[in-house]
Amino acid sequence: MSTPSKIGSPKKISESTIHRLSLYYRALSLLEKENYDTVSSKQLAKIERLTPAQVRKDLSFFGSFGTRGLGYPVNELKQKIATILGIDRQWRVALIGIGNIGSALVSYKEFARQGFQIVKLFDNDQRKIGSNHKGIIVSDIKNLEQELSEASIEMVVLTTPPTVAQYLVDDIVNSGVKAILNFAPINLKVPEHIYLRNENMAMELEYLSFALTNNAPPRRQPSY
Amino acid sequence: MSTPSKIGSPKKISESTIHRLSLYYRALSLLEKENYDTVSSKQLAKIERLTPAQVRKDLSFFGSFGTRGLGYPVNELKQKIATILGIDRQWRVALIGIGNIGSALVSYKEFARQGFQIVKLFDNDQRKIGSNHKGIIVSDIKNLEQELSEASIEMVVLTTPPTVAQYLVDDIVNSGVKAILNFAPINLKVPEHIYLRNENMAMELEYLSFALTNNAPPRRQPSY
DNA sequence: AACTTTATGTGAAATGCTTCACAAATCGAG
DNA sequence: CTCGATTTGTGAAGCATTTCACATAAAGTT
Ligand SMILES: NC(=O)c1ccc[n+]([C@@H]2O[C@H](COP(=O)([O-])OP(=O)(O)OC[C@H]3O[C@@H](n4cnc5c(N)ncnc54)[C@H](O)[C@@H]3O)[C@@H](O)[C@H]2O)c1
Ligand SMILES: NC(=O)c1ccc[n+]([C@@H]2O[C@H](COP(=O)([O-])OP(=O)(O)OC[C@H]3O[C@@H](n4cnc5c(N)ncnc54)[C@H](O)[C@@H]3O)[C@@H](O)[C@H]2O)c1
Repeated sequence: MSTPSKIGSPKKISESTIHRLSLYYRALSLLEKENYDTVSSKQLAKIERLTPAQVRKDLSFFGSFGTRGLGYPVNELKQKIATILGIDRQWRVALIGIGNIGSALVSYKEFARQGFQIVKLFDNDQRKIGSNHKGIIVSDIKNLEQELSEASIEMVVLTTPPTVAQYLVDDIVNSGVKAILNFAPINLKVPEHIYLRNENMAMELEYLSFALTNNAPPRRQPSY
Repeated sequence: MSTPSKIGSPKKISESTIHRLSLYYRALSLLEKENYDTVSSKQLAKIERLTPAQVRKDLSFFGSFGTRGLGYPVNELKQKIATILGIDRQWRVALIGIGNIGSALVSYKEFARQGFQIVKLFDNDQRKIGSNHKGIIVSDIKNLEQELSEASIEMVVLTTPPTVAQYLVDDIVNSGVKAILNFAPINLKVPEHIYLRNENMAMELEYLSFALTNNAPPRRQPSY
């Protein structure tokens, strides 16, 4: 029992646990749409192909949200997880590099719905600067630092070619941005206090290639 | 010493190790371009922000590729890793759902360069069927199973809306495809012998949101 | 109110992964 | 050819994460 102090207290929570919270959130959104009131760790585990013990343990790091004999209240748990993940608010996001991937991300409405609001676009291509994507005008990369700062951008999504990505990091960091999601296949060097995540699609294809090539053992769910 | 039997023997290799092989491959490609002949585990580790011990341990699962006192031969190690990952050959890939993300992936030349050859496109939108993307004509989803099978497709990239993704799995599986990379935010149910990986961009944004919200502890490199 | 059923929350055990630390091997200098 | 410097390859130790298993609690039933 004994409720851990506060939601989001700075305990040592593993990356996998956070990723699974995203999965629980997604599953709960689904259950909510289907008008479920409560859900057991067993059901929740089944939807995302995990184990009930895993679900309970993950949630227990943040508090005690269920009712013994009954399960978890769908709507309430969803809200609690939103609070833990910090997606119960809007984040101001800028996108840098409005090419193939960048354009796809701007058009994706689900991000805004989950609290990630793309409010600034940047490129260095004269043909793109000034153009309108979903109501946002593409800014010149020359003014990156100042415009990020003026727009109070908190997160940046980087979808430029890898060759220029590192070069842009200084301006991004100086502007006060604290988190970067990087799509360029390169290991960016950023100061200690900046959160960086990489999205590497080639890596997943290569994993499949490895599995097929080596008859990788009885498939388990990806480890999150 | 004692060289482990064969490259790609069915040992118990962790997911993280495979992901790191992708990173080593990328680093070695870079070093090769810069005309390095050999590289130490220390240098390699530095490029991808890992530890030398980790690099050596990972490689040791597959054989013994280095020279004590010297390091690893760049070109040779790169080739060995390509063989381990199965990217020393061409994979025949089909892409299903030629929307925002799908179009971006078709245009991406690096995939082909790494052995992933997109040779078939599918959609159910009459305006898209028959249209030409980078030299490939979009096929009607109605003929999915047959065309996948006739084209000897080995992997499928799924970029349709989540609502239809599960519905397409049967045809994909029946066609003989053995691996699926899924971009739809849904947990697909596939038979035991099919390899499935999910690409979930929202998850990474949510991780950043969590980190910012909770002042997550001294950032470590994502765990692979 | 007692009894049965169900399902949470959590220490402890089991498993898995990373780091340590050092013997073994190679290189280059003298 | 020997010695000192370097760096691999790898058991074993150290951590981290997952799973187990059960006491605990709530709800429904008789
Ligand atoms: N397209 C894909 O499917 C795919 C897949 C995996 C990884 N990636 C990676 O994602 C990134 C983007 O890929 P893409 O296909 O969208 O490329 P792209 O060339 O279509 O887009 C890159 C954009 O960045 C802009 N740009 C270039 N230099 C810039 C600078 N200094 N400042 C601001 N903007 C600049 C370009 O004008 C262009 O609009 C690349 O790093 C690529 O390796 C792409
Ligand atoms: N766009 C993004 O940035 C983004 C980000 C994260 C996740 N996703 C996910 O990726 C997937 C694709 O996103 P998108 O933005 O490209 O969507 P989109 O609507 O632009 O593209 C979907 C494509 O699938 C096609 N399609 C629909 N039903 C089909 C069917 N039965 N058979 C074949 N094709 C069919 C549509 O005609 C369309 O071309 C979605 O599941 C989305 O949730 C997208």
